[in-house]
Amino acid sequence: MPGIVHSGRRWPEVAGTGEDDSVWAEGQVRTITDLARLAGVSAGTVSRALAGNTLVNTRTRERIQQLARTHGFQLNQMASNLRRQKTGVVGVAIPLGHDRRQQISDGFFMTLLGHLADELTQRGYDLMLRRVLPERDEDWLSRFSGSGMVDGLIVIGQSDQFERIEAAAAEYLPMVVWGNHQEGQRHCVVGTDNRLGGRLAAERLIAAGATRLAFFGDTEPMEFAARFAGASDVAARVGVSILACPTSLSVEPMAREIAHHLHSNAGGIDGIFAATDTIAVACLKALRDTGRAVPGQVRLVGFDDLPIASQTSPPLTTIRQDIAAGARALVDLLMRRLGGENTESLVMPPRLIMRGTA
Amino acid sequence: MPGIVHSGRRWPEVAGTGEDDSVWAEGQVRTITDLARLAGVSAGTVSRALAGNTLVNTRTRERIQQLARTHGFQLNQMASNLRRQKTGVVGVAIPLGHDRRQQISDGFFMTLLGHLADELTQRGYDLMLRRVLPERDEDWLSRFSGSGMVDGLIVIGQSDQFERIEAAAAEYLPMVVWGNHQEGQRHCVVGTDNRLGGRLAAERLIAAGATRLAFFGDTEPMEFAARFAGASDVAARVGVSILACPTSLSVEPMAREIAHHLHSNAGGIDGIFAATDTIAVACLKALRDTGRAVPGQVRLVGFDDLPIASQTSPPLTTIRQDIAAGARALVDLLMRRLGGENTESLVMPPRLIMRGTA
DNA sequence: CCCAAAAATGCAAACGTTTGAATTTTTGCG
DNA sequence: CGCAAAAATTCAAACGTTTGCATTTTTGGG
Repeated sequence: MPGIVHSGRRWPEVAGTGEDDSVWAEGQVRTITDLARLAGVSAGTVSRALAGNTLVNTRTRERIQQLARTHGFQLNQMASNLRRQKTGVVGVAIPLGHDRRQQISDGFFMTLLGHLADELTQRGYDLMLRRVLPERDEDWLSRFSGSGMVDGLIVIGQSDQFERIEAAAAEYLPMVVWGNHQEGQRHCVVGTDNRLGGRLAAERLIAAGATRLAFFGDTEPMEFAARFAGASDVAARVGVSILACPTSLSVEPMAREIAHHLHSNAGGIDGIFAATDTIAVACLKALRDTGRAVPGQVRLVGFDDLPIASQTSPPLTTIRQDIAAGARALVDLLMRRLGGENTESLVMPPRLIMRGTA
Repeated sequence: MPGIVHSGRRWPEVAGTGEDDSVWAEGQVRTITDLARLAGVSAGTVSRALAGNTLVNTRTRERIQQLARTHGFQLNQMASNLRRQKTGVVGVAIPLGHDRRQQISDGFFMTLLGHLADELTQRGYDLMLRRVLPERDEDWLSRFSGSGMVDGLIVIGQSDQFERIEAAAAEYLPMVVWGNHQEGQRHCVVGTDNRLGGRLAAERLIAAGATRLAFFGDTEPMEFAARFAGASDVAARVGVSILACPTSLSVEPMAREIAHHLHSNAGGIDGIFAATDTIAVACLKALRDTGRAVPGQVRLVGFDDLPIASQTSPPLTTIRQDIAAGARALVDLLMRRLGGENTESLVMPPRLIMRGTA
């Protein structure tokens, strides 16, 4: 460590002649202390000046800010965070329960993530993304919330982690979850009324003339289960059948499974409710490949209303989730929770978008 | 909000005998010092024990680790990071140059991001995502790299920021960029040989019988410019025409623009090279809507080979970029740069995937 | 010109962890 | 049992900011 050097105080206008003896890059102004020495004031003053604190004299403040700019000074966030006990970072966790692969690149998650990034950025927060495999990591949630790296948490999708999330919510306030709402649950969730969505889908299929329904999708995850339940409600009421056809979200298996279902229930299906637009698109292709007309012979309704939905032919009839609004709500609620408020869950209404497939 | 409840303090094994006077939750073991007091050793020993350092006695080490587990102790990463001068976080920046909206939810970016998340997680790094609007924020790059919040940076897409990235690369080693490679550039880039890809596409279109080509896409971004250039190479060599049809990546304008181009060049196009699968899908729909047969009247080749490419009908002939390999390379190179190495760029070969549209 | 009030700045103690060096305890060997 | 070497532990100084409080400087009214 070099000894303390007493350099004559020089100000910015004057030619840069400062004696620099640090180990770091020549003349680099790295710390607030470097800057303070350069400006001939104390570190505290620099800190306040950079923060725009009016406690420091306007002239001094501007001089320091100018100095910081010309020397490309960057505040060390780690140190700042440690001292202030907040990070300006929101964690986004994506638990990959069953369907580990591909889920993250599923159109829905990605669109939601994009909107979240927007919303958070706009509010001055950074986004830390973490994919977690719950079966490998028992306490992924507390590890994330307790890491000290994030001020709050957004969890995208409950996957099969409902209980763990419930438990975490008891101790950790600043957390909001995208997913399905269950009577009396403790954690704050934002999501679509999936059951209602399922009802809308089934009603449309039936109105379009279907009498033997099928649900394509995994019925394990809560959201999907609710969609299926909604469709079943209607089927039961109206007295038509509905067949559950488990379908994974990964690209390769999905196509195989769909082909299989269609083959083994050849004549028995004239209305398909796909758990997801992604699945719906694959169904559409499979139906076309096997020569069944849509919506002539088979009616098809998707879920999500992703950009692709309008790009197929015929374009997809689907149940829309307002993803942008969802993202906004997630962030809004999280901000309020960061402020100490204990917010309520928000269940948004789905909407039937009629296009060409039903 | 319920008031603070004073519950009798209970400790797991030993009866609670420590004087705890913190403001924090009762009995909470928050800091390493708390844990040290509990274990009857010094903070230093606890730190080493948790790190699995063999300097500390095996019995002591295990006892401390056990204690940490039962009390749900979480190391404060901020403090740790500050002291160790590294964060275990890699920043991922997505500059949104021209086509601000939607770009992030474009299938390509998202798929790449998913793979990056995987690779980084596997290597024990976290991912900090930041979308930047270069025109609003002059020095988005140095702000990110100098924030002290990340150990390294991955930039997805050069957008129109080539120069700024070049400049940053001169001073900041741990940065890798996804994008196009230019002769003699300084920054380390990973990407596909877009020009070659363009050539492959044009060759296929011509082989399929097209004689009047069109390129659908924005030719401003470097990657797209190179794709167009490659196609132009071939067109010039063979002596067929190629028309540039500027098309944005955002969903709504895209459809409008495509319809417009198709309409005003009605009979003049019999082979389309789309800058992106997303654009190709939209073209396919537009062509179908206007009653032109694909590939009968118009041949179509996309770029990327996204999951949707195989889901259209007919399925899309396209130029594949190996996104997974790209992500792996990005992370590999970054890791080596984090180790001080000055790595070379990597240009990967594209591959023609023949399907049904050309 | 004096002096109290106001304004500006400096000082030093945090924030929670890591780690070299110093110190204490244990081990092993003659 | 003594004593050096090895093993285990403690001590204290960082890491770079922020901020309450103390101190200095400036201001303005008499």
